[in-house]
Amino acid sequence: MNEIEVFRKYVKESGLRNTPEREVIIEEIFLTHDHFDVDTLYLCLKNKKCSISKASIYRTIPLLIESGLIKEVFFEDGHMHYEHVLGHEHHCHFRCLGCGKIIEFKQDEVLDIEKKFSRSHGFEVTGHKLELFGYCRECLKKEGKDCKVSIVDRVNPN
Amino acid sequence: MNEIEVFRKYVKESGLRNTPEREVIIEEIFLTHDHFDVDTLYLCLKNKKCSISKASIYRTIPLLIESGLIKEVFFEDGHMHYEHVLGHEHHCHFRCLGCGKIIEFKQDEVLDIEKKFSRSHGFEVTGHKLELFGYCRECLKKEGKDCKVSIVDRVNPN
DNA sequence: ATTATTATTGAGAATCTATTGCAATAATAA
DNA sequence: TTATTATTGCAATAGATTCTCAATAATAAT
Ligand SMILES: [Mn+2]
Ligand SMILES: [Mn+2]
Ligand SMILES: [Zn+2]
Ligand SMILES: [Zn+2]
Repeated sequence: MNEIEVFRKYVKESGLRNTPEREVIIEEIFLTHDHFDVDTLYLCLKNKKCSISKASIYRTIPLLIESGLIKEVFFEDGHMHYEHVLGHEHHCHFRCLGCGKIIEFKQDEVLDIEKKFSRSHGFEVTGHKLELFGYCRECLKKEGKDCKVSIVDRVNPN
Repeated sequence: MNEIEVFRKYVKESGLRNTPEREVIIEEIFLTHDHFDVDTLYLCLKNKKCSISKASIYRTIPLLIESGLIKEVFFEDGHMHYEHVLGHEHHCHFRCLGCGKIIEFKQDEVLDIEKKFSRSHGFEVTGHKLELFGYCRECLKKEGKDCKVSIVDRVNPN
């Protein structure tokens, strides 16, 4: 079952309604595996001439979260970002301080840290969030210069 | 040299001016070792009858960051939180999803992760932010009940 | 197919918070 | 004391998100 089918099922089972607007939104979101934010998504659809109101986007996102399709990611730039969950294993992020680029990577050692902390404190650790930051290869070359290319993120980080 | 002296020095050397407002702000911030946010700090001073405008608080924080006294920590509840840097080693955080309590812990294994990622990508990693979350012992006992006690954080997490 | 029910939409208003403009004030230097 | 100008507090602004509400449209019932 792909994302769109999962969503349709969720909508149906929640007594909600499938609408063309919602279809357009999720089709766009799951077209790529990129992170996204509301504004970028909104402008993206606007450019494609299938404009959807921001209100509808804002109202669809909680549904996508509740149906387990996306989750919030925090990039500390003043607004919320989201990423895909279905078919995407948990991962960590590296953020380039030069160009804002986000790189995903997997790292099982964090689980050891979780266990260690859990044992030593008697707490239940249900998850973690790890973000590395520094400078990507391109930015190291340019030594401080701005680069605008974004690898997993179509959001322009300003 | 304590925090206040460091700050006075920084202000002087930057061609800025020491003011009673700034003194009040940093005195309050460094009175405890707690994390803090603007609103809590503002209300705290208001209660103590030494009210400072939020604008001044917002304008003082960058100075404190630039002088190496505090740094930004969380963003997850829509606004920024800060913690002390001077005299505080780098550490990670555990956040209790039940009561919002923040526990600090040190963990050198993260440095290995940094190195590993740095080598495999050819990037320069300058830092990391690791946050574990789950349930503290008290919340595990109470099984879902709310507890309001906060250990290192005077911020009420809502 | 028609009708009834009611969830959804879009536009804009409202809200909430971080930031900024500005005139008055006050810290520092001359 | 006076001049200079950084700082302050208030209010205005900006940006993200939520809400209001009348019009619309998806679904179920007939
Ligand atoms: Mn990601
Ligand atoms: Mn801390
Ligand atoms: Zn870069
Ligand atoms: Zn707890």
